[in-house]
Amino acid sequence: MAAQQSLFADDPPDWEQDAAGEALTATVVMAGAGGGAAGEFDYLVPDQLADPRNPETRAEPGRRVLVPFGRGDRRLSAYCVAVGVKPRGARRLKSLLEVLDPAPLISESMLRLARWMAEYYLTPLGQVLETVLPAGVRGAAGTREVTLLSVPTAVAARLTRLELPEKQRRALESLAASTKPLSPPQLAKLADCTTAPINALRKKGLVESRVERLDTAQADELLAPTVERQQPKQLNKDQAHTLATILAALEAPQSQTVLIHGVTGSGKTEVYIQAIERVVGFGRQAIVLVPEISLTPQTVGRFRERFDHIAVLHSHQSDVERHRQWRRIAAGEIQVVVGARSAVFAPTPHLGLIVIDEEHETSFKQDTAPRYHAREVARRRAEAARAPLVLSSATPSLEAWVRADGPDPDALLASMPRRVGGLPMPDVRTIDLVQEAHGRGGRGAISRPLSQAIHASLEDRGQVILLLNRRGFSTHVRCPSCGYLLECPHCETALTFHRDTNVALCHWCDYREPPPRICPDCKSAGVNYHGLGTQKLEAEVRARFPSANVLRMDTDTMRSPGSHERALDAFRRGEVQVLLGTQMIAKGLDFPNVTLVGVINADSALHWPDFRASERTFQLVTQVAGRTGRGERGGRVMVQTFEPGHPAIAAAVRHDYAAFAAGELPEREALGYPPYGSVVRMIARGENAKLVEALLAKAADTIRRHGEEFDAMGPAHALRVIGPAPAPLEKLRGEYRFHLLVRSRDGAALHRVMQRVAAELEAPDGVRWVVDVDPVDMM
DNA sequence: AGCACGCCGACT
DNA sequence: GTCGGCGTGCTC
Repeated sequence: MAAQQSLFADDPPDWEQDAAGEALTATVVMAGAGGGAAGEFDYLVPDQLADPRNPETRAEPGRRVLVPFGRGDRRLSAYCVAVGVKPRGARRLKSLLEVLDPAPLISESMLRLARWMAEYYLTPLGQVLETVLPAGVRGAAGTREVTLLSVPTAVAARLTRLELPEKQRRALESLAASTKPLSPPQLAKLADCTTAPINALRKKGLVESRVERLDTAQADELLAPTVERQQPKQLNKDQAHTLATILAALEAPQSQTVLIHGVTGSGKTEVYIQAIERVVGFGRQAIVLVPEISLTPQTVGRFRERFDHIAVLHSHQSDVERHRQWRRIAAGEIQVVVGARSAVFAPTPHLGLIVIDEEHETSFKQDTAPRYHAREVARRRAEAARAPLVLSSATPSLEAWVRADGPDPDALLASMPRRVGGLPMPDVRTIDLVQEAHGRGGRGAISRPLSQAIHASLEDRGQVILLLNRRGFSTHVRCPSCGYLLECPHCETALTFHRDTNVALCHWCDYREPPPRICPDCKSAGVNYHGLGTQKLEAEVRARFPSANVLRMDTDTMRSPGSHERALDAFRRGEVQVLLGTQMIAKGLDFPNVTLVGVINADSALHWPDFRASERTFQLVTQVAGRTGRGERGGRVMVQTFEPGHPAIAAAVRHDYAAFAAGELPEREALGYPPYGSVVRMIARGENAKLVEALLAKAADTIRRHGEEFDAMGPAHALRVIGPAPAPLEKLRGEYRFHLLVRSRDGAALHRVMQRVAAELEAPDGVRWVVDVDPVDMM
């Protein structure tokens, strides 16, 4: 009663009499970023939204509600995050207007997970919830609101005695005669009239209406392809041991993390599929996270062969499709969810296991707010569900590695150092590009030894994979007389020349212009094309190996849906002899006839301004090397590099992860970088470089000020601010970008400081800033 | 984000 | 004396 009063703002406030009383209160957060209103707000729950007889309109946590907000009482959609009886404070609360969802969309445990994310990633809870809940679910995609009309019994009884205009009478009689409720258009058609007379009837109260949400399609059955069921494979000793480790973790009372470190081709997937079979066997669900790029029909097919009810979630799905999958998962109809990063939020009612395949992949970190890492979110979810988390990689992130193999491990390590079927690891050798340049090696991207190896492989009817991690034809366009470099006007990065479309293209903002015939600066005729991209490599391969079928895979050629599968199918069938491309060919492919892998330039990422540059290089070379030697014909790898002695490259050549880790970890330790410390990055951008830099300078001061108390506690807790400095991508889409890095061995201290700084920092107009907790991208 | 409040200059 | 400029700050 009391609650209803405040629906009408002009009524005399009832709290004066009831000030000491209590009221049913809903705590909400505004949907999305909340337009700056990031905090939690309390509203009274009116009686009609607390009625247990009306479960569809009951306010409860996990449902969205409509609330009046601000001075103008704007109607905003918000997430209810708590309901409870609270003492009336001095402030007079407004009341909820409506409950929008007929049932909670977010469970209590998912809400706790979202709260943790909001806290840890310094993002408003409302924005986190928009990420947890797919857009298709929020908009109830694939369903439609329909108005259903019926005739009240009392009206039907005196139907013949009513005096009505002709059209209205016909419509009313048709509706009364119908066995089921009809929508206005249906009735209009039946009674051969427009909706006007029907509306008149509704107004008079002779026809009653209710609104329902119905599915627009029920195509589930049509979409599930039939596949032949496969039996579990016989495991070898390493695999059996790894499976036993996971099964032991399943029986543990608390969540356990298991790191499967298995070389490429060691049969990791079969192991965790068998673990999932156990989990499914006792009525629980499993979530398998894979990098988006490996969500190919091949990967998905392996799961379809083994499980009856799987759901696949990826970014190319329509809202309707995603919504349908989401509901099937929530209903418990699904055994295994396979998906990219955001599948970590799949609403499985009884989660029994989470697997993260290719755990080291950077795509598990979201690059927009909330900038969460699926590995960390999965860890929290697994802990809450008391379910194991299985991380799988041939090249584990050092973060995961230290947890499993460090001095104080909290994860189990399962090693699979051998390939299945007794296959040997491929022979890897480096080609020193410094020496090649001095010797008589031919010009171009492919050195003489690599060229000979390609010839040999092709002659032997083997297939070849060539990796070059730069798309386009030439990486820069320069005037030979004055040195002028063609740059993007918005990003100040070199434009890449794309020969197939004849444009100079910015890879960061997609700006494009025709390549100049004369130098824009000194007007001399002709410009030179420098640097190597996949298109130029393709041209070179075609020229040197005219008899081979060559296929290029990069984001330019793989744009259309299904092109990825078609390309890989053609390669699998042997129609293509040389597959070349960017890192998308480095990962997960398993083709037994590949007898040679060539890495065109292994050091391309080695000197990036990123403390993980070595790790990235090691991962890329190791992963692409793993694409060969997967059949009985064996395989070899040739790695072109200017730094054959670099520890990351030398370790990759020897397939020696432990050696790489042993070399890299002390450097991280010395500097307090992850996994021995935490890093937070702040990025600011705006059209005015001075203002952008000044904001970060102010941020740096604030960080230092708040950090003093931890600095005083000694080096194990001190904060170190690096920067501000221009970001590696100094100008992007017309905006100047600066960044600063803060690190500390004490992650909690760093987090506390950043929380305060984020709350305090005020940006001038035209400057935007973000905080990236645990960044994986330093550009 | 939006909207009201407030504290200064040009007008009835 | 008041109408309205948009700078500032709050929103349960």
